[in-house]
Amino acid sequence: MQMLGLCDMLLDAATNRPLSDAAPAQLEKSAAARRLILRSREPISSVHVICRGWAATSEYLRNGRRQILPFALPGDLVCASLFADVSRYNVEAVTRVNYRSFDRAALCVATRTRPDLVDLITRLAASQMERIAELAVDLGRRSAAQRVARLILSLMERLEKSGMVRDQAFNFPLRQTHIADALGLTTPYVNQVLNTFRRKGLISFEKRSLTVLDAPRLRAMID
Amino acid sequence: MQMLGLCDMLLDAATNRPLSDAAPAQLEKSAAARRLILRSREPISSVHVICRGWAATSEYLRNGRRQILPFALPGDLVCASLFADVSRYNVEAVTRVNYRSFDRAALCVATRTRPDLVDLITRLAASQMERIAELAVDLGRRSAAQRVARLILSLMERLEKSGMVRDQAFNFPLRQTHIADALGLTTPYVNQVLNTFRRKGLISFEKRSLTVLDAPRLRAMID
DNA sequence: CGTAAAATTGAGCTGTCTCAATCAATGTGG
DNA sequence: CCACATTGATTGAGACAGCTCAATTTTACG
Repeated sequence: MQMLGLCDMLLDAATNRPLSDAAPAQLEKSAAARRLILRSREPISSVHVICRGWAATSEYLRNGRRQILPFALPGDLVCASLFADVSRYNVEAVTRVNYRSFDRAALCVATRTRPDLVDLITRLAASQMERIAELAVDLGRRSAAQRVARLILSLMERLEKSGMVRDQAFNFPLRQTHIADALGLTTPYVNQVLNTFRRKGLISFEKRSLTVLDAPRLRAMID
Repeated sequence: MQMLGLCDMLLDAATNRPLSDAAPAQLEKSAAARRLILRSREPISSVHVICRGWAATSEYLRNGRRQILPFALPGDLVCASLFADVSRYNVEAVTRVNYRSFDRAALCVATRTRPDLVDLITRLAASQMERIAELAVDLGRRSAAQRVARLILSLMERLEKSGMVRDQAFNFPLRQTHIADALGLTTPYVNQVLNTFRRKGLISFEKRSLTVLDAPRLRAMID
């Protein structure tokens, strides 16, 4: 009973469906913007799924620099919590974030009776891995402008899948610091790149809402 | 029977144990240096495990640039073959490589009766993911010298685990091109960094064998 | 032993960073 | 609901890490 409930909830959460009646609302936790959802070195006992808002998984280096790994959007697993027993990363809320936590041991058990759950977790893990690998390629071999273009386009694609894009526009809560730290750049330079994009009529940006004005040309910049 | 055999073989392969009698030698495939083990866009039906030699998973961009993801050493799964149905990467042999392929469908089935197999695969997937994430951090936020230092040290650590390091020395088949493409650099610059390391007495290098002369100082360079 | 692959070197250049100062926006407490 | 406090955006001048493009030498190998 309980396992099935948990399993369905994970399915709901990961497919970004609203809470089913079976899943009482109080199970959803919340974190204000900039709060940590998961701390580096913290032991992990459950897997988190983002329901609302954006989160950033990141590592801080001793010299104070930060690298952000792919952002977690609604419907995403928090990858830092997927396999490791102790988190190697911080996961911090970019906006206010609602999320649900699923006990890992219970998930493991549920796995035995629900093959679809295994599929789901496998698929989610696979797309996590793919996104991190793509990030590595970007960081290693693409210019600043290409990285920014790719970030914008990939966020748009991901949001489109859950119907969060209208008329090429979507809510874009990232600060330039987030962009810089996600793409291995500095804020002043990100600023410069974004302004170039605006000047060229590729994107526009107002009130935390980003519009992609010319997706084809933006895509053409990559490679 | 067959499943158990397959499962044991994967366990053997991934723990870098020699072939057990149960696993006939002819199951081990081989690829000469520079040959592709897996081609980008190729459909994947089996998971490959490296038994001998080094392999590089990489993506080629349209502009001819290449990014290498973490190298696969003996005992490693080829990560490109782990979850995706179609490969997004090339996997090419750096040296002559011996490897074994395990049918994914069969593995899935074997999974039901062998919980240790699930553990193994999970653990292997987790360490793949961790390595790619570390690479992303290196590429985004560390200097060329730091990246090279980290590559050397992390390869050494990985090889130590399977007893392939003696007196701080190990076989190092990578060309400077591999290092450059793995670390988002160019060959001339890699050359310069390596020479600096030699001049400083941090490493030495002869006949494809690399010796870490001063691990503490090399480690101290990082962060 | 000849040929292809890899390493080395150097001069000049450029993408991106640093540092610092200023300005705008956003949130908060009274 | 305003004034301050904090956080984020913008700008500019100068610096440098790492790149480009050859040319040359060395090494590996059939």
